[in-house]
This record gives sequence, structure tokens and C-alpha cells, in this order.
Amino acid sequence: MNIGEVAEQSGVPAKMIRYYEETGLVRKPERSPGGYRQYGEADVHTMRFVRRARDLGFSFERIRELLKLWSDRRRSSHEVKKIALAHVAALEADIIKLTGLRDMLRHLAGKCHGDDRPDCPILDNLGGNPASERRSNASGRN
Amino acid sequence: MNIGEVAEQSGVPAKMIRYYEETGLVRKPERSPGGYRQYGEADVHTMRFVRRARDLGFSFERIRELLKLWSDRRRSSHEVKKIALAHVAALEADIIKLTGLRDMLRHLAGKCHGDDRPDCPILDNLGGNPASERRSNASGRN
DNA sequence: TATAAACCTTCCCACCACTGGAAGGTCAAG
DNA sequence: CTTGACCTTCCAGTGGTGGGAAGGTTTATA
Repeated sequence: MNIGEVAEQSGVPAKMIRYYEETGLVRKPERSPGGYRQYGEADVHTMRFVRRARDLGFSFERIRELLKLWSDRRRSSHEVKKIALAHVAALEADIIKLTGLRDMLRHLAGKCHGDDRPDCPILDNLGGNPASERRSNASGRN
Repeated sequence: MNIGEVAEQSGVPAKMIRYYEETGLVRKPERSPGGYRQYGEADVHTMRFVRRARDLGFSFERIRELLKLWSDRRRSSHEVKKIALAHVAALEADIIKLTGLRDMLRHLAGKCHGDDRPDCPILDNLGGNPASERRSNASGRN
């Protein structure tokens, strides 16, 4: 099976498959005499696995671990659960941060009368009103 | 005032200040005879404004609009409120998506017994159990 | 058998919002 | 005048893609 068919069946673009190979996330496939990558059914499953894990927001490093566990017949579910729960915790942290931002912004917007008068607590706040000074580190996924 | 002092007072690294200038987010400052960028108090305020807006997760485009409104004495608060509420909606969407992922993952982890037996619904799910097929586009902040 | 087309290969560039570093110029204090 | 802190520009890399060029392979069809 050529790379295009794997791409189609797995939903992972051919470019990405090559990239995953390059970065060592997935194994290098055999090559046809003409140099084409040759895949089997198992590779389609692997790609799907990766795609689903990415959809769930797992980082490359975590996916690497999960793939290893997945291919290990004698793996323990303990490891897998640990990774999943760590990811849950990371998601939780993101959710809390975003919720805080949303609430703050909603609060400010609520106090902004929103007509054609120029006064606006949102801009006042951004502009440096010390009453609302708050340090946040921002950023940070996975 | 040199760039270093602006950086210190605003909390925006000098490299970033140059980058913001390069991308047209902030104005080009005067230069000293030796070529040093020369800033005033107003620039410090502007940088702080940008930093705070970034902390709140506003995109560059939105910050660009906010800066324009901020510097416009005759702005209407209506525009500002609109941008803020759009951002609230975007945050809301992110929160919903992340919450969904978290719940799904927590659910899977809950069904994984987490001992040394190899069975694990998490890996089964990623591996292609059709019962849990779900298309998500993933990605996408702001 | 020739040729077209669909597919594949590698390589490079661009994105975003930064971060780091190198090479060299400027400024203020000693 | 020297030192050292500060500044300048330029170049490169990040990560996970998308786009595209230049060229080789495979397959179908005329």
C-alpha cells in the first residue's frame, strides 16, 4: 500500500505521515524498488491511533509513550491510566485558566455600557488601571 | 528612554518590542543620533496595554483593533465591547471543547482498571474501537 | 510501444509568536 | 582611553503543519 492510501484510510495527510516518520514517532516503512514507501494494514491502524490521540490533544511525547504501550502486548494498564490522568489534569488547568479569563472579560464587558460614549472599563483596565493589576503567565498547553 | 528601560517598566522583553514594531503593532520610535530607539512614557503604557491584552489571550489582530480604539479619543465603547464579547465567545468555545475532551478522557480512565492487567479502554479507544469514533477538528485558539 | 496522468520522492519556504545568539556599534563611568 | 553595559541588525530555530517545485515511478490507455 502506498502512502496516499494510508493517508486516505487513516485521515492523516501524507505530508504528516512523512513528518511523523522523520521525527521518529512511527517506524520507517519498507520501500518499493522505485523508492515508494510500502505500508500494511497495521500502519493504517497506527496512523489512526496517532490522529485520534492528537484530536484528544495529547502531545507528541505522550503519544510516543502511548504508542509504545499500545504495541506492547504485555503492557500494564497502570501506565496508560497514569498518562491519561496526567493529560486530564493538564486539560483541567487549561480550563481553569480560560474560565478565569472569560469571567474577567465578561465582568469588564458587563460594566462597559456599550453605547457611543467613550468611557470603557475594558480599555481602562488594559491601559493600566492599577485596581485590576494581575500577573498571569499566560500560554502553556500540554 | 532606551528600549531596555521600556522593557523593564512594561514587562515586555526588548526583543518583543522590536518584533511588535516590525509587525506594525506599535509605532516606530524616534532614534538617537547613534541609532538607539527613543521612547517616552506613553510608549511604556502602550507596551503594558499590549502585554495585558496578551495575558488575556487576545489575538494580535484583536489587540491591533483595541490599540486603535484606545488611542482614539472619540472612540465609542460599543466597538470595544463588541471585541471583548467576541473574545468571550471564543474563550467559551475553547472551554467547551477542552471540557469535552477532559470528560471523555476521564470517563475512559475511569473504566481502565489501572493495574497490571493489559486490558485498557483508553488504548482500545485510540486504537480504533468504532464505538467511539468521533471527528473533531482539534486545534484552534482565538 | 509511447505517452499521458496520477502518484510518489526529496527539498525548500512560510506560517506564528517568540527566543537565542553572533557580530558589531554607542554610551556613560572610571 | 578603556571597560562594560547597552544597543543595533541579521540569522536561525522552535512545532506542526501547508504549499509547491523539480524530478522519478507506476499504471492505464491510445
